[in-house]
Amino acid sequence: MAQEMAKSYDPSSFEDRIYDFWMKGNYFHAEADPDKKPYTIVMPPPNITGQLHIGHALDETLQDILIRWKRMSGYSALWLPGTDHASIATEAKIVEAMRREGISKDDLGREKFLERAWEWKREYGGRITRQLRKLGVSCDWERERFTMDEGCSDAVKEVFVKLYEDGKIYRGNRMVNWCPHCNTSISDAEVEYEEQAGHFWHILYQVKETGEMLEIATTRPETMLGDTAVAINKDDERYKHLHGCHVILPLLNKEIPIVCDEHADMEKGTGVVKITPAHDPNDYEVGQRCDLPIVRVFTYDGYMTGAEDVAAYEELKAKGNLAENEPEVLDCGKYAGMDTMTARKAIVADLEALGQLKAVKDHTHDVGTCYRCHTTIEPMVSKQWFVRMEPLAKPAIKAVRDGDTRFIPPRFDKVYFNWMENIKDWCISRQLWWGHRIPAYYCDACGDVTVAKEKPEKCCHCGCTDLTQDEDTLDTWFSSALWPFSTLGWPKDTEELKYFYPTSTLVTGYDIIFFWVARMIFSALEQTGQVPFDTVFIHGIVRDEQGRKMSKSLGNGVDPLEVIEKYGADALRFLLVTGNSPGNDIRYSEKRIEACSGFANKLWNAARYVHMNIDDYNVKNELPAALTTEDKWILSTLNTVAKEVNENLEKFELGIAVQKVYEFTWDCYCDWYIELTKARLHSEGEDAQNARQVLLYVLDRILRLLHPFMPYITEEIWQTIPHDGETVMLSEYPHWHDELDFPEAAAEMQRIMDAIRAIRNRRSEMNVPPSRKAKVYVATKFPRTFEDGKAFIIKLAAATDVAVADSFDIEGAVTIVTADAKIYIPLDELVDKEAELKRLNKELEQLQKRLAQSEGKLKNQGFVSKAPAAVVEGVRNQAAKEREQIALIEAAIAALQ
RNA sequence: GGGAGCUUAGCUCAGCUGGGAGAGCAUCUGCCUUACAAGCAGAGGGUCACAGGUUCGAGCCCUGUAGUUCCCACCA
Repeated sequence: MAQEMAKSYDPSSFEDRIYDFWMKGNYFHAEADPDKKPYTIVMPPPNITGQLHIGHALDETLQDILIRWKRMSGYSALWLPGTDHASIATEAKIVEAMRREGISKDDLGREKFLERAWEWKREYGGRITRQLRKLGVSCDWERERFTMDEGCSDAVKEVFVKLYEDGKIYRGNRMVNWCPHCNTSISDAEVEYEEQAGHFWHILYQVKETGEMLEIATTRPETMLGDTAVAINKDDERYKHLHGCHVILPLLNKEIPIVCDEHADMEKGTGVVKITPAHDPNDYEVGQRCDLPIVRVFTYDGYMTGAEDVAAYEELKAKGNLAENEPEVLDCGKYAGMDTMTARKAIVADLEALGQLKAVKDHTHDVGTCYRCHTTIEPMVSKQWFVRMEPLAKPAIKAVRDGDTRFIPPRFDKVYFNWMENIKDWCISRQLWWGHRIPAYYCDACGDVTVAKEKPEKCCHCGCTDLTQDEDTLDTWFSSALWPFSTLGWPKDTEELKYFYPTSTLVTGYDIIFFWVARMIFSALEQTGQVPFDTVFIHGIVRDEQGRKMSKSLGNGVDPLEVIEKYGADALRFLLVTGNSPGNDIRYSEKRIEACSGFANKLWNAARYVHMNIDDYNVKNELPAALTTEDKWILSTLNTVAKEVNENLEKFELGIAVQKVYEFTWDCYCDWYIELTKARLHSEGEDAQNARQVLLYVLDRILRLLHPFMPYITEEIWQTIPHDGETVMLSEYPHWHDELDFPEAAAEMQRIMDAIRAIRNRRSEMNVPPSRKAKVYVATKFPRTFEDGKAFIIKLAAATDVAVADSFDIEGAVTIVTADAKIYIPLDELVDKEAELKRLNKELEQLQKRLAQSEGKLKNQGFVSKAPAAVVEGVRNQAAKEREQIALIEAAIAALQ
């Protein structure tokens, strides 16, 4: 059982071994246990393409702390891990690898491509979870899931079909964000805006009826070929005469109408706006309102359309397969086949040659880019599947408003409401192969769609048996939105679902509220009728030493695996929670991680010290019958700390909780209790044995308290000390015990400690080395306390002996006044009378100041009558103490003069 | 344009429901005291961004100002 502890703290020598030990013991596994309360966290599934970065480390550490704490507190604590297929990211990776081999998706075909993707997943999909283990995460690996595994895929199909049958999913031509690089539509949430330097090109459009020139500014001249109108505001006096007129579209010499629309803002520019319904979201709206044709001039991979594209459109038209809002296609003639940037230059040059380019002005603006590849987004009208958001958003807003799910910290509910209340329909189809293929089947004969979980025998409209499945896959977030219940077996009514759902806490970063949290909430409410989790615990992001976001391009990323290698996972975990409050960003710094590892080292050495004292004495890990004052003090303090730590954890104040354990361990246990007991330990008999027991008992409780935060070192040490049970992670988490509450003893000890501190302080000020010891006289109203504490004063305050009495009449001594004692140290030759007088006067002055403050309060009628009685009483006591101390110091001054 | 956060010691940050400002690091002093020099014992250092207000009492609550960061929306 008890094994030797290595001479120094070397996390790399035991962390992996401990993790294996936990895995072998199956301690992470949770079952539906009717005798326990459930506590559930589903892990935000990292992408299978991912590499562990510091952000994961933070997210996982917070979850592991909560789950370990709850597990030790008697819950059946399930932490369910898994990974996300990450459609765009993964597909991009595979396509890129194929490109290096000189093959394209089309060369391979869908089936072969998917084989390759699964192969890739088998090879690399486990990398991130292997890396996670290094952090010490105690998740139930037996229940690990993948968003594209059978169960999750079934849930996806179930939800899609249900929403479709409910009319909450529809398909149609709408304006979507198109990424020409990924070659797929993406949702609004997936667009990131970046500021870019651009230009305003002022183009002249001639009015057909009057011949006058209208000046129109645009940031995207290449879209002008797709203009189907220009808009003015109906109230704009400048253009009232043009109502019902037309302009001639330059270059194409095509006649398009002048329309009136609210979108045209009189205050902006010339008040005239070109309308390109196919390639601008606002213009699309105008087009819908004014019934304008939609003319597409870009291909989906980012080139100007040409004769082929028109032919394809004509073919569709001939078949009668044109859907509502299907954009017409323009043959861009000389510009056909150019990429949009080349076309822009050519068009601008041609306009200039025509004399219809009036001006070019610099202009910076925000441009939408793809959140994956950062290619500029092309707004396009295209046929996609959408989730109708309004009916889903309403209950999701209500659930948070009613507190069924709460955000920690609460300010994030505003972010959530703001998004939910302004939400637009969610484009869920992606022109990708890696992902959940949309369970919609088109009839080859009638063209109608049948939506079903499995491929239907025949078309539900005409009965034809030739059906083709939709080529598109679903947005990755469609499946992750179901994660809290799909992973527990939904749509089957499993035991796990009944017991562990709704889950308890969701831990994630604020950057992912829209993508994921919001969608989980409305999906869960829609499908399960319950919120998916009780609490959303939001954290910030980890920044570098200068407060910058860590990024590949800056090269300022910190690799958590390297940090673990160097300092240990415990130090990293400790760093990530210490001194941080919910929702705030964290700065990583080398200095701080060193301090964290220093704490681990401190604990390690304290444990070694305990071993030195217990190993040969057959010490039981339980409290002795007889306790001394210092024992009671440390136990009482421990008890309070345990209580507060639980309260803090309950409120998700992890940083405060760990701070308290830190202070208790270092300041109370190591710096005081160990020192206080040293003398006893050198004595013989029962007293020494009792001290050993308390020393061991408190160490054991420290290990438990600290375990959720620093699981490895606490387990490693715990295994070497006498203990019950197999692992510290299944021991009981310390909490408040009435029988460990010793307020009087704690107060007594405090008096002694105050005296010791005051003596040390004085000696230090006077530069008296510890080697120079002196007798100490303590005049006090608590003689028994100080009699009992003599040994401590001798040992810890460099005293040769201690005399205790009501009062002493001593001249030429250093005088120290504490709240409960007046202490004399005759250091004759060291006492500089003048210096001592100066010091005493300074102290007197400070005390008088404080007393004046206290008395001021007590004289204040408002305070006395309105402040709580306890507060007033506190001030009264304070004032009395201050008066006493002043009297003592005045006496000391008088004695010196 | 809308919203949110931040501003506390030289640096990085805590500060729970309002009741005498804290930590780590850094600086300075003294110590190898039988776990730990990655240590021990001490010290110095703060108009809690600024201005008002509420209150017996404000770092904390309210209003405004400035600086800073972020999110959302818009941008012809």
